[in-house]
Amino acid sequence: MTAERIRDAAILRYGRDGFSVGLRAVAADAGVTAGLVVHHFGSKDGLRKACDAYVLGVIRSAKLKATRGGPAAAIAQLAEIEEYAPMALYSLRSLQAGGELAGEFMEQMCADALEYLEAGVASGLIRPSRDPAGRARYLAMQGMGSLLLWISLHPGFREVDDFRKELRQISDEITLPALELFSEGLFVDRKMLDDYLMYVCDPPAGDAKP
Amino acid sequence: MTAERIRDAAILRYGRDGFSVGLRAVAADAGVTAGLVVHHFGSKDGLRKACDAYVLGVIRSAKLKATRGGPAAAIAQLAEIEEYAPMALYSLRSLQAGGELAGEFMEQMCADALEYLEAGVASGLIRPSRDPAGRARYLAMQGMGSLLLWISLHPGFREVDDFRKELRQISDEITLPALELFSEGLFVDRKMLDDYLMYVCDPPAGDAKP
DNA sequence: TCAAACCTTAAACGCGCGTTCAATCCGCTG
DNA sequence: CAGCGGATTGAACGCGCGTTTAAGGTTTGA
Repeated sequence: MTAERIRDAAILRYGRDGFSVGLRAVAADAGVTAGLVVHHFGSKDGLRKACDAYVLGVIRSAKLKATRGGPAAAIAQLAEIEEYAPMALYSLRSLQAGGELAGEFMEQMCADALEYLEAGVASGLIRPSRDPAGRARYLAMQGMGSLLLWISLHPGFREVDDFRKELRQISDEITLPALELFSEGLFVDRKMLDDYLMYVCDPPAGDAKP
Repeated sequence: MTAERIRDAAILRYGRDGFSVGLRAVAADAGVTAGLVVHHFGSKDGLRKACDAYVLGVIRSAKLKATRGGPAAAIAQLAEIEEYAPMALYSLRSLQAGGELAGEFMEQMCADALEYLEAGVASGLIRPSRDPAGRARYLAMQGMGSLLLWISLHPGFREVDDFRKELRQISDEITLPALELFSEGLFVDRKMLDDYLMYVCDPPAGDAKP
């Protein structure tokens, strides 16, 4: 009961201010003292791990689907749901700081992206790739990365509502360039791609396998 | 003389360990005491600002060109030069932490990307965009963002050499997906783009300008 | 009813941080 | 040589951190 209140307060506060906030601030948000937090979670790191585990579980069970617009849209979608918004923010902070959750979270993102892309390929909407997993990973990393960079450059939101506003602004700004790139590509011809494919099949020197 | 040695040591250490390292660690790297650092730079924040200004100046004068592969390649290119590698790392840490340099750095990146893209358009290699600045910004944010995310997920490099290895690995992994996307796009048809263009020209409700 | 098991608090501890300060060293100039 | 000013040191200060500890409440079950 109280432990869950502390955990929720920690998720909210860590999401807003990052993991460098003190235990006492989290404790005050939950209406308790710092000692009690340690009593329930062992240490600050224990609290962090508990938050990680809880958020990961919720996100896993929420089965966030990567819709069109890339993986960034998945976070946006999650943030639209009032209840989940703090966890979306927390996840971003977690990616920013690295650590246990970050890796699993990105793995999940890549897997979801792959799944969605393959569904698109199967239905004839999306072009097949020579390296589907690599492409999914590439798109997931780029999408989440740009989101991460954005919140680094705009650290000014103090409420979860501001976070939603930021996400909508991002969406507005990137939709046209993304649709252009996804629909028409960037290069006029295929020369660079063909040159590269030729290169990797028949490298000019060295380690060709027998 | 000594001040420059402190500044260089700070750039190196901040780049490796992030901005949370103590003044005493930086001072020890430079072979001086913490008091002297404050004497020369006023405060820890003064040291940070001095590093920011110096790195920004160097990067500005180095006129890093965004070659094919996107803005991430610019960092990689910078890191290949032994002398500049610590500053490339420092810039990434700066983006991670936000702040003064981060904003100007990304502005520079976007401007360079725009310049390079327009040159490509002029020479007939790159497709024109309906929103050239938006596209440049989009590509710069995605490229730098994914780099940022990568170093968050792989915080294990302790030497500048490791950083170069990481960059080469990134390059190897993303080259094929990036070339595919840039050459062939992602969608099979243009329906989504056309729908969106139709939508923004003739929105179904509300704020149409006279 | 009594005591064991808990939840919870307030105070204290030790540590490392950024910063301050007096003292010392060193090189220059008159 | 005397003296001055910047460079440099080492010790100290105050602060906030995570953590520990002893004590006080509150529930609970035999």
